[in-house]
Amino acid sequence: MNLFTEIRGLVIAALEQMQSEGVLPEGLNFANVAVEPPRDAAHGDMATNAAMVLAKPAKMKPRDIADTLASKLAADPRVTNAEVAGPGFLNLRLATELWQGLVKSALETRADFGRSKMGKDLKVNVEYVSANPTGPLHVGHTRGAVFGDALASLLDFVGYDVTREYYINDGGAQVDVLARSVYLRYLEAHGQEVAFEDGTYPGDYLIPVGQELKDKVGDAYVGQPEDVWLLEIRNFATEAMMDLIRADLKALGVEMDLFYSEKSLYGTGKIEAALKSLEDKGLIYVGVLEPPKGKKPEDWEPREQTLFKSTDHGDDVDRPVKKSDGAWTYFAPDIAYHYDKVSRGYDELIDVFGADHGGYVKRMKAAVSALSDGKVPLDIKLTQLVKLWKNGEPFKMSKRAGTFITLRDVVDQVGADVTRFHMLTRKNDAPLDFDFDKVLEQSKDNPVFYVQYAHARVCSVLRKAEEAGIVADDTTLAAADLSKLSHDAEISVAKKIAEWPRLVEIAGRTNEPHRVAFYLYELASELHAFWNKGNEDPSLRFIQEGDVATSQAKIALARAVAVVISAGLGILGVTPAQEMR
RNA sequence: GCACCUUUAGCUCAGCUGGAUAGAGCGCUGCCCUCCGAAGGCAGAGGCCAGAGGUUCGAAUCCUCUAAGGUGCGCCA
Repeated sequence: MNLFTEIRGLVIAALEQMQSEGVLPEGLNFANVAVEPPRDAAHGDMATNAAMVLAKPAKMKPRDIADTLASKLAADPRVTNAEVAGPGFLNLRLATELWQGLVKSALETRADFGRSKMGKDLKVNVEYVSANPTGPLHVGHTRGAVFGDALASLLDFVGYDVTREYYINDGGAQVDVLARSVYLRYLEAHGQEVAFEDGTYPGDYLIPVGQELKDKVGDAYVGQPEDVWLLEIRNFATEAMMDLIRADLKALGVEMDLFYSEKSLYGTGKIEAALKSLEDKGLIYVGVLEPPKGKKPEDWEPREQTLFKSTDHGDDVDRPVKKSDGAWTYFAPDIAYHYDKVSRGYDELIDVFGADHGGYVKRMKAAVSALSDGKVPLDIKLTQLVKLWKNGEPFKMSKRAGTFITLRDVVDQVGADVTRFHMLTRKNDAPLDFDFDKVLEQSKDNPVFYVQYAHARVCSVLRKAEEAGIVADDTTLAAADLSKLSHDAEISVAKKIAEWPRLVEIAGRTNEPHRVAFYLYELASELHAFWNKGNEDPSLRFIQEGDVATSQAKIALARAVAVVISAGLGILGVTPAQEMR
């Protein structure tokens, strides 16, 4: 139940009536007519820009349109007041019953309150994390994982058919390096002294993998040349790393629908097919690229390469798909992978990358544009760096110093809920500070705590209601006499709840889950403020001794807040707290 | 050199497909709470939305240019 779309429907109906009466000309486009909350509550409950938007195409003065519109809207029982203000805004005040009805609606639909059909069941693929299977996930991946996961949930909530997908880069040279590194650990498990030279991964996390390999194959590979074991160890090691990564993700509460292997693109004709598709469109040619200006690479030599004419689809330069030795570049399987996603019938693609891959955005968009003939939009969201803080000081990560912070470290130290919420307290493309001490702080300064505390307070009210013998299950509350909710402070809370269905649609439309986190903070703030009023004015407390009906009405309001907080946290992948400890 | 991101209060940041007097937290100032539903509450000060042009009824928001910071830039994925 979105009150804003409901009232907008009312406005549009009034405008159409004005057309049929000849007040407004036919053929107007109402798409830009908006009904929004006013910035200043003193202006009313909702405002519409209809008169200003239509003034020009209708060749009328804004105020003339607004005056007529106002009188029509005021005739509706839902509108108690409609007045023209400023340059032509029409401010509306709505009947108290609407806000009361909204509380009822929230209690009836609960987890589905605010759920939208905006996405029209369109198929959208969200690809995120996609870290190389060469080691455990680190903090940088954590942000991408949380962001992508919350985005996927958000899109699901607003009516999309969502697939969560992870692309495994298991086809390139880095997994050969992984295999060699595991081989060294394998030899080590056999008691040999080994040296990790440049180009191998010295991390401890490969020790058990080497041991497992020994348990599996015994000494079969000891002393054997690389061509004997490389392929098999590569598979073994990649599987082990993916098990590790899957476990890391699970600890964070992230579960993918599909892990898509890069390797599966090789030798199956999929890369060739994708490139053929581009070639058929005349977008593949052999040529020589200009050197990048200003960078002056010492070893620059003009080379003839097979190129994708990505400049036809908005890129700055054409991109090589084959190296000069004829092998595929990393870009080629990526094209094939996205070609596959397009062929799987997605209406929309979303890639979540770290900001260091920003230079990759245009070529990827160009590829998808070309492969889908511009029919499938690809949105690429970049997540900026996470700056770690500890004891009030910036914390530098260093592999050598052993201060490398993994996703698992973070989750173990502060928990998945805190990690997830905090990672969403910034816009995805802004850098984020993560302070190990502050995120655990139990104070108003900490949004994680603040929101959880609001939910816990409502739970506390419900517990106390039970103690007082007041029936307070959702069905009873929804049937309570909500006309008792008439105090300004109460209506103010209900109005904030009313923004929820609208907010999730905006967040979904912009692919910005952080908006949910910010909204929850505001909603929590409303609840806390109301709670504080109860300290000075006992009539505003949720439980009114000796008055069950009034108590139930007030508890219904509190419970409605909890319903929304719970739904919002659900989108963020955070468990709502029943009590604070 | 080029591309992308960022620039909003002293600090950290929100700001809705362009809307009214630009918001929050911290910090600061003042008042209140020690009869507990206070891991506090209320109020106030604080802004050339980096700068300059443009688009229009209207710009923090869209376009162009400039400045500062960040990320990246052909046989690494």
